[in-house]
Amino acid sequence: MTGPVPTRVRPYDPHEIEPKWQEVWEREGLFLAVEEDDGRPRFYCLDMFPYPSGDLHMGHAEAFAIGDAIARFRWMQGYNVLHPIGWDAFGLPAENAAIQRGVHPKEWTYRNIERQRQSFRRYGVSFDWTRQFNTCDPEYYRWTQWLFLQFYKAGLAYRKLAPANWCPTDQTVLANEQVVGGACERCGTPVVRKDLVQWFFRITAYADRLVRDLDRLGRGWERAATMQRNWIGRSEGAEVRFRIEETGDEVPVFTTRPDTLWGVTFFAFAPEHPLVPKLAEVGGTAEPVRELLDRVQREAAAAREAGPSREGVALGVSAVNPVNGERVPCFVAPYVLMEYGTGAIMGVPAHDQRDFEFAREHGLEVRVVIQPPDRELDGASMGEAWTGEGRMVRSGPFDGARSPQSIPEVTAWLEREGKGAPAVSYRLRDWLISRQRYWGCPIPIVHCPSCGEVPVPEEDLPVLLPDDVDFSPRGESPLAKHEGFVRTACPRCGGEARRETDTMDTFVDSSWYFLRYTSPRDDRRAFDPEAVRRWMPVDQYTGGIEHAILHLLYARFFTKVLYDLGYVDFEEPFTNLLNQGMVLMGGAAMSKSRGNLVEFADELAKYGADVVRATMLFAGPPEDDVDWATVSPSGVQKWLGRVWRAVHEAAAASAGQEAAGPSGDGAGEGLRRLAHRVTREVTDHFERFRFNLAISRLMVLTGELQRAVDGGSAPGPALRDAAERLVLMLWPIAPHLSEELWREVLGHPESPVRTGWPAFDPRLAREEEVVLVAQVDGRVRDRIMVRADATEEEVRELALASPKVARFLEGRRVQRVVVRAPKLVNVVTRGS
RNA sequence: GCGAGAGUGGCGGAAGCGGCAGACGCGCCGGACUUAGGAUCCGGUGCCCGAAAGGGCGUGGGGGUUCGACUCCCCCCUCUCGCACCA
Repeated sequence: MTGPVPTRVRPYDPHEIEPKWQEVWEREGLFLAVEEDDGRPRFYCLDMFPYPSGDLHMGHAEAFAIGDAIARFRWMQGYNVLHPIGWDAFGLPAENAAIQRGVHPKEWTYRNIERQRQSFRRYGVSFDWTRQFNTCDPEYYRWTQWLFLQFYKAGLAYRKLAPANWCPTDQTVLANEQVVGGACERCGTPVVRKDLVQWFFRITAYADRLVRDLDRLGRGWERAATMQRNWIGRSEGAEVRFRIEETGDEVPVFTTRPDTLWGVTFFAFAPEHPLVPKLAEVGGTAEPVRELLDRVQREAAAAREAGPSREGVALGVSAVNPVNGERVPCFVAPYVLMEYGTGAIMGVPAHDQRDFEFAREHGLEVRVVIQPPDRELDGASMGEAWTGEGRMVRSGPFDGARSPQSIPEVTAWLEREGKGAPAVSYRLRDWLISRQRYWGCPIPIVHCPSCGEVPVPEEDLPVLLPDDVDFSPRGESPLAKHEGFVRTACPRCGGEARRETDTMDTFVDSSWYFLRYTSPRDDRRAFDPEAVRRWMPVDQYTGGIEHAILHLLYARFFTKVLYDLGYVDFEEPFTNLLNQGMVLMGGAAMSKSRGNLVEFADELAKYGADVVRATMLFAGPPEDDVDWATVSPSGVQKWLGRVWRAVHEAAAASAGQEAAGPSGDGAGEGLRRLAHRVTREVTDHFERFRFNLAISRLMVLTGELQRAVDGGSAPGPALRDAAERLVLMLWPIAPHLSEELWREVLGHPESPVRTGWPAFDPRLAREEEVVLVAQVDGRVRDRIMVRADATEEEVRELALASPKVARFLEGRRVQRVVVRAPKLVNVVTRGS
């Protein structure tokens, strides 16, 4: 082809152009969301706000490349976009880092925020900086406290003594959601159980709605919705009351299989069940039961994680089965969990594997009451429990009924007979929000010796977090030792009282921040209902899947509570969700200890913002993980360099001409058609977040533009049209380069966003010619160019006329010809 | 164990619908230009047979539906993620 082109064009240097445009954007106020209705539709584009634990890392580089591409695309499409940023700034890591370095958590946090802020600017993200806030600012957490009080008033915040997950390293309790595989989510230390008085949010009251409304969510929620559904763990069944023969106590159990009630041969309590001490006393088994309890308490979490244990101690009392009056022995068994159901179970060895194992261990009867369709089971010889379907036997009025289809009838019967009732059980526990740590939002409650628990009056908020606190962890809140903080007057009686010293889980802070962005400077309320109505719900939420059952569940819960309290008029905060994958290095998550850490700042210094962004977007679908070791930015870097040259040369070759002018035919017409087709494709890829495909099409357009310039065969208008489209569509991907080429090279005075996303002419975008594939018996034998509007008959004739096809038809009889005009003809010779 | 998702060249990944498998890029091979190239440009690149023309095979494995299967159905294997004694 052509030889080397003398490089008249100055080289592409991101470091020269990027800071320039960042300043221009700021000066022009290009990314400010407009409050007034200016006729444009609104679009709330939200990225999960960062935690300031250092500088931004490669994970942020990916997440915000995606979020910014979406925001900029919507902007160009003419939306009034709200794209805010802030910091999730309270939390344990700040405190731990501060302890290690001897810096105050506040100082450490604000320093990191400033660093991240600078990095975001250097990355050129299109944030509306005027809306920034940090959750550790008193102007923010004042309203977190206010929300707590609303929850409190509504009976949704309460304090109780409960066994809690305690992390011995971090010296604080954790929510269930923060315990991963029995260990602290943050530091990996196995948690232990500790009975403590703690603050909870009554999320279980919303369990049903939180499950139900998962079906109403928009795009991208599928994975997170499934995880939430599992986490909430809704099971339908029945509650059945057993009576303790010796004491007359009524003990309810929850079961999903009331149809197996006739197969009950024992009864078991969780070790922590409140009735256990009394029953052991009555049964004369106090000693062995206490021994078991002590051991369970000691071994706690570790033993439970060790695997299924079928140990247990007989209580020496009997429970009466309400369906048949039979008396069965009672046990205390650690495999029965206090935190699920009622803390007591009916034991049906024949039809529950755990009960089966327990019965074997303790020599209890295995009584079959559901017979499988194909054989006859005998309890004495079974190897495992039968949990499949079958026919009910030895089941009184239900003999012969089909199980599990009979469950609704059995439940109805139980209710009629007054022996039980339909019931729903959830795996979800109430959200434990107390933390015995310093760097968090103080809980606005005062404990008064005479009035008890008293909420701080709203006008006294915020309860300020004092700076001069010894925050080394000692197992109780550091605030407890700050007398100036603790001692206060009771808001009700004025007497001497003490402040609550626990702080709130940071997930409380992040459960409403998206509302605050709509009116971040409002100092009279948490958020302006008008502004919320204008912007909410969030149209597009981007963030990591690791928050599927933490932040995303809590934020949904908060929104529903605020809906019930009349503060918002929608029940779901985030319409569409995009969970981007992780950034790996050599197949593993980056970490300093693993020695595979790639610093964002280094990559930025090496390649510039546009190359890093485009590399992230080109690596694959946003949901997939990106392995930085395998996605070398060099390909993208070369491409942007080619864009630079091609646009420069196209601009020079079309100087003074309009894109709309005549394209001529031949190369000019072909280029113009390609430009329109690529516009159509890229638009579609953007709508579906397929940035990798969008970029691949833009690469093709770049190549063809350069070829047309080199060939000198396309007239100026066609060159200009292709160059302008390319540069406009580049804006969400490599915004700095796009600005430079648009304004400085193509000579437009204003940013590409003012021109907007390019439209395409469907007539030009349509393919004129397509490849007709001619098959014989499903195998490709020839490819023929045909007009895109060729008829079935024409296509058929063309295919049959092909010598290559004819060769394979020799000696065979054509049975049928399948025609899918204009792309495919399949000549079938085999019998069908 | 339960739930969800995924297996395509040496690598990242394409192929809404059943219709040209491997777009685009990396890497690699060859060439051009060069004092030089880890810059740039051009060409090639799934595997096998063949000098070529051409042919055969190919989307984790096995079956099936269909004129036609990466795509739909059944069974199996592997991997990733979430939950994990949930009654």
